[in-house]
Amino acid sequence: MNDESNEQTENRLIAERREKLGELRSRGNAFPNDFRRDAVAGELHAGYDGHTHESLEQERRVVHVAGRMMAKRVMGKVSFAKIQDRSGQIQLFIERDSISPERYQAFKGWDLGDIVGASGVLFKTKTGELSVRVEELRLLVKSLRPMPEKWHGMTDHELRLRQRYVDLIVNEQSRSVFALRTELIRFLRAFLDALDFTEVETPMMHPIPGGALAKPFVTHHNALSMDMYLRVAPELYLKRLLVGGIERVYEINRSFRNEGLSTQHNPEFTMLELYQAYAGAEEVMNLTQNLIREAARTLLGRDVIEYQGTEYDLGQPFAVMTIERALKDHNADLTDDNIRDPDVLKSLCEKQGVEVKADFGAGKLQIELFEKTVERHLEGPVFMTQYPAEVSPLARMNDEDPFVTDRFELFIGGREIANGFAELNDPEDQAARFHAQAQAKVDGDEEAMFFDEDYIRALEYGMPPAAGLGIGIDRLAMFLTDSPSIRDVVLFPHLKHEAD
RNA sequence: GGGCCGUUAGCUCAAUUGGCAGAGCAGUGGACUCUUAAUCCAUUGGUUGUAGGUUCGAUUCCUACACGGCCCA
Repeated sequence: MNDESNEQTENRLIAERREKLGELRSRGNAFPNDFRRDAVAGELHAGYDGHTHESLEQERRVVHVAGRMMAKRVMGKVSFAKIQDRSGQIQLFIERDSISPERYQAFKGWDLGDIVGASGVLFKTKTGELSVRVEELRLLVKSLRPMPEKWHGMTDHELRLRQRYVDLIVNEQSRSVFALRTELIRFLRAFLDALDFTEVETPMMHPIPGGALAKPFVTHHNALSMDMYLRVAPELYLKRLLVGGIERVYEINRSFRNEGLSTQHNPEFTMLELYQAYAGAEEVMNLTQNLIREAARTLLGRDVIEYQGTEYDLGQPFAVMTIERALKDHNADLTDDNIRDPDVLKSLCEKQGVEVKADFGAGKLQIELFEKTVERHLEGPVFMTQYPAEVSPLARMNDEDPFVTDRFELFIGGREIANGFAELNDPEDQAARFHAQAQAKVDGDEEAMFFDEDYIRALEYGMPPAAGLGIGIDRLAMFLTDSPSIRDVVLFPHLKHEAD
């Protein structure tokens, strides 16, 4: 939108504020950056809320505070205002005759949302609220746009996502969700660093996408004259690092999948992936359980988490169940004798309305049926184990039963939170699996993997036996903040274009 | 992809059977020296998501589209 049309469509509230800004400009720099504060609201409350009126009068603590004006109550010759900074809010007490009638008159014209700086002595009002008795008061930034309604705030979900900056100004709940998300990531680092894991960064632009069954975004590198793919997972690079001798490695990674949006899916999402040499699926399941339990204890201080009205006890050992056991529990027609029979599985899938392709084997059919009939019932926390090799092209086959791999997924509240497995480190087996994937891609499966020759070469040097894990950080953050949608835990989620 | 619901002032929401589009907050002007959603008086503010249709008349009924939400696939 250009300036002209902006002016024409601008509503009167903005026009009035713009006029005030014009006046400020005419009297000097309207956007000063020479005010320095020496305290924030939270510190002051923590340090002085317990003090008496008398002890504060004695101490005469002078503070410089700054923030956005969120409340303004003007009386004849005295006013109250509340300013909000990163740590909370503090009240300003403004007497006309303490700051001069001219300043006071100017202050009366300031608006909610303006950013102000103030200095003065800390004291307590008659009602006992810690406040700053203002001696110096400055307007630091004129806000041109009106704040949302002061009591209801901004509740429109779409507006909150599109204008996250306003959501964060007015919704404490929203600020606390993102604060917890940040703490979660800090926790993950501390947890893994303490176990001697090494954090790394691997490419986000891949010449060959790999590491997950997912459709990638494509981009183009001009100088190299080649297409590149935004990573769908960092797995194959992290496992190259196992080959390189980084025996415990992790990456907190943004990955990208060119698929639909939902309450569980954002096209870009954040994941923790880790790999541990000389460990199997059992060890990594234990690590997963400890990590999630400790995350809840550290961030929320409890084992029992309520998510969307249901309680989940993370303090108990997580349940473990095989895919086939769950399939039999939820599909009366399935028995030990027919659970790997493609024809039986196919007819059950079709009965459930699942689209089945001719090249689907028993393993793929099992997983389709699992997603359709079992997944949403998995309240959990529960580890589902023994995923079919057919749908796990990077996982090690089970020693007793090569139909399945030593793979697990963790479900809580019907949602997949984590996925891990003993890693396939046999280069010839891996090459064969890549061939099968490449064939599936030729046959039209857009999510199938490419054949990655360099990865095979790396395996040929010898990758230590290992197990790995991926945890969806967005989904874990949803769970820990009781948020129903991934969009609630992503600062700027992707949305369709705003309607004109 | 299918079904249902929603979109009205900057924000939060009303509007009876199709009959003058309203309130609170915010804003503007005024009063007020301890407020807490301050209070009191006065007052401005609308392309009812977009484009069509039906009608003397549409926020209201119909169609399409856009965006969002929920459910199903």
